[in-house]
Amino acid sequence: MSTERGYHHGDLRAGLIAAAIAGLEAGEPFSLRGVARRAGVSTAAPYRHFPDRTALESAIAVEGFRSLSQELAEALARVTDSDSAADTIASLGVAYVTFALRNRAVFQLMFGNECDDEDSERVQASSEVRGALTRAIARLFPDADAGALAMAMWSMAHGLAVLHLDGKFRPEPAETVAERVRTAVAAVFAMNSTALRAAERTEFA
Amino acid sequence: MSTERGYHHGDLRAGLIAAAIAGLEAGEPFSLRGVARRAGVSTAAPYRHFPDRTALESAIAVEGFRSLSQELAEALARVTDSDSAADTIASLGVAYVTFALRNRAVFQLMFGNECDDEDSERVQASSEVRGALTRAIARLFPDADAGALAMAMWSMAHGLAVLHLDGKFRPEPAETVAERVRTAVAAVFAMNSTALRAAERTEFA
DNA sequence: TGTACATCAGTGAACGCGCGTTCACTGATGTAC
DNA sequence: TGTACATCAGTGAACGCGCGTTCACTGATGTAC
Repeated sequence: MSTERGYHHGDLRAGLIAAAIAGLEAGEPFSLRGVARRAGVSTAAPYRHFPDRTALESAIAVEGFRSLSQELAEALARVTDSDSAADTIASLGVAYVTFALRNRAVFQLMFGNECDDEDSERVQASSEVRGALTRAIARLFPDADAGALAMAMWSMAHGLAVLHLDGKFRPEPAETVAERVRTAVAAVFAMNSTALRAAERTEFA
Repeated sequence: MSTERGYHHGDLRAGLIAAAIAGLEAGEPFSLRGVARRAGVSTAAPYRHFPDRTALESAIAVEGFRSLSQELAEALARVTDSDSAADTIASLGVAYVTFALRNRAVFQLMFGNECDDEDSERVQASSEVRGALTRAIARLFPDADAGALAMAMWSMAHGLAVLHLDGKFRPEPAETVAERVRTAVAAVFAMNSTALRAAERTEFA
């Protein structure tokens, strides 16, 4: 974190994480060699700071979860007393999806990966997001099953994010996507009032 | 689709797709060479049937979308007149998530991949799923914004599926997961009645 | 019915690639005296 | 203040790997006569 150019890098660990994120955002496939290249350092240098490829990956994921938590917290802080529960949920959803779209590759790395059971740091960072969400929901809907509702809302936001990332929802001018998220939340809140008994059935496909 | 053992395979195209799916379900990383190996055929043979690796990938995805459509249709066909709209949505959700868990790798391949814009067959197969879902929703909620509600429900089901696949929701004895999906849907349907004005704010993280 | 031949599905060896990881090394740094 | 030395962050060359793809080929098939 001090001297930059020289035989010793200063803070190569952080430099590698930054380089990795930059590379990912530039659409390059993730590889230790690529990261080292981008950080301007030899192929073997990263091994001074990470035991192997997955360790670097995890470090990036942890960083990602921290940013995500923070952006959700900021969204929640922007909520005012005049906002309804639906507004609050929508704000959280927009923040979540926006984060995913602005940090595509990191987001994909945070989630899309096999279960490394007890990665501690990483697993914990991810369940902090969930915990915070559940707490927020519990305050908004004190009489509801907060756990179940949080799961539902997290899933919805996550699904919106992932389906956008995978191009299942058309191109994405950021503000349009945000509007789309708000519309989806509104539709869910309006759902009960429009429900029907299943009188006629739908043939599928 | 006829003679099996010999210099000529009979229907290698289908054989390759089957081998690829089997390999994926066995947790092997997807590769043309691996697929050829599993199909008991030389490394170059697949090129008689697919111009390149991505073409095989797409063929598998298309198959996947067909199965998914079909399973959703079957779930819908099982709905009876006494089922509420919530029951119907829950059934569809369970079918969706169950499919994802029973076909992990194929599901991941169907979705997790960059936008190959106009893959025609593939893009079409995926939007058929969406279309069918929207039609079903439109019948259940004739007064709602069917497009928005379908997007919301698809996202929720997809999010539940993906978060389970990525281990964000604990291990998964199939029936427990199904129950979890039903609980999530129920929570959403109960949501309005428990909503609060955001009197006090939540601090996050 | 029998034979010649065109077709084209499958072979197997080879190409060049980027990857993760290891190794013996070098040289900058900071501390003990 | 000046020097000797231990430490350890970074080097660069090399390993073995599996991959996607191409190539000239071989041999089974089915059709024309």
